Amino acid sequence: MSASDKTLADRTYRQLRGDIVNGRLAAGSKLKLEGLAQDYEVGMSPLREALARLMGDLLVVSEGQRGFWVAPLSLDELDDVSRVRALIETEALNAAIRNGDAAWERDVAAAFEALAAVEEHLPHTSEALPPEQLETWEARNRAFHAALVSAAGSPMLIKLRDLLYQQSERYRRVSLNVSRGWRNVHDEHRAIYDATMQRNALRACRMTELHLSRTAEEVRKAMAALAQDDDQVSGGKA
Amino acid sequence: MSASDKTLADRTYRQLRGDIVNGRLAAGSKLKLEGLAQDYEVGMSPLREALARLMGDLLVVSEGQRGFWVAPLSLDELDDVSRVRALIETEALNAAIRNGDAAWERDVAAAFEALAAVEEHLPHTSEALPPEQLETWEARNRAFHAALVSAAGSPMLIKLRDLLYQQSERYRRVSLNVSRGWRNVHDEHRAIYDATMQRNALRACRMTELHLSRTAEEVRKAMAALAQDDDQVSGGKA
DNA sequence: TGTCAATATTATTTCGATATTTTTTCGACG
DNA sequence: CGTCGAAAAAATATCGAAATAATATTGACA
Repeated sequence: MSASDKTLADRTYRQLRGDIVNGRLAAGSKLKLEGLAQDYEVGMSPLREALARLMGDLLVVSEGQRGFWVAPLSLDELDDVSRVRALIETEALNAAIRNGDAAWERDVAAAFEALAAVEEHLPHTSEALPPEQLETWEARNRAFHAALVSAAGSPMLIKLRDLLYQQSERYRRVSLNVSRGWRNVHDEHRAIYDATMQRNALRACRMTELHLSRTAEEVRKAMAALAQDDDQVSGGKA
Repeated sequence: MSASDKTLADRTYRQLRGDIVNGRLAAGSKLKLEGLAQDYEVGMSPLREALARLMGDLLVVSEGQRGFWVAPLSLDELDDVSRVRALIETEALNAAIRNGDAAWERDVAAAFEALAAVEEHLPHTSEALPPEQLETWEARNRAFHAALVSAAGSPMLIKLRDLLYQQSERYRRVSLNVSRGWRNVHDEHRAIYDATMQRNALRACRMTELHLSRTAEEVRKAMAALAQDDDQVSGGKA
């Protein structure tokens, strides 16, 4: 239980958000209120409050009198999210490199080291990654990217960045379940890190764009493969 | 009643949003649930659902077990919102000028003409503007700026733009209540319009930045004046 | 007089049940 | 056989009251 779970609605919001982002609740699936209320052990009121908040995070969609769905994922939206995220993320990184002080540098360095510790013995082959290690990597990847932009000096930019990061994470998790095996993502992180520490804003942003577009490309392939499979399956049944 | 008010929660959400944006519910004020439920003639459930959604729009803030407040306005946030809005709005306009077709041009032209019809006989002096005419201007200003970016081809960019436009509108409404009298905002709109129609993306974006920064400056002055007054008042009482 | 704790009050949060709407089922009819 | 419509079933949306937490008040004590 998080410290900020003062109310049941708060707790349910966080639980639902996690379950949507990591894919435990499948994209596009119907969210049956009674079922959720039982699963999360809450009543209608906090549940609906949580769902209303998730609409603002673009993780849930609703249609009046017809209920709630997990927001669907699509190739088009992947491209859209990736492009807008690159815009926001580079703007924030640029500002952070301009404004960041020594404390920021320490935070970034610490976050990078923590991430590096996990990434250095990631399987390059297509071994499956144990879930626990995956969660550690997710947490440290998130923390590293958050640390980079934390000195941007713009709460609004950070707010939008967080929203887009979360959207991207949903997509990335899809590809992790399909194409196991990691490209050398650590080199990309190090390139961003080095350029940032050298206060080379232009290069840091370029490396970030490259990192994001490569990730997006990987997800795109995974989703295309999935869509193929789905066609097979539903084609076979029809 | 809007067509999309399928539920009481929807209707309450829209009403509350309007009342916050136009300032009928003062920035920073406590939102007493029982009072609101009476005012809007709804029960707790749809009311809380509406408030939860407004948190996502950054129009309402909450603290667990302590309730809800209208999100405060501040000079710092004004600067932050204005800067990020300029970034998003110019990116979207740039894309729209690249992608927009003939239908888009017609929409933009129509929106501009409608706006021009109101702006051409705005009082340049410091006469107070009748509320009805103000609402007409607000609606057409919103429609014009929305039409400009409507061909950006990026739902996410539009989504973020809408969020930021709404934030800006809150601030702008403050200044309209303080410094009546209009600068020649129509010339700025026309400059954006002309550059857009000539597909001069660079100039259109520059004119947009200028328009936004001038508006922000006006709001800044108005808020500084207000803060001064507030100090006087609370200082006098203490 | 000032501070602290116990109590009273007020406000938020949550539940359980009801009303309303949508979806499904089933049978009649073309 | 398909489709249209009415009845049944299922699900969502809403209310009103109870439970819970925060705030204000009061009075005892230093």
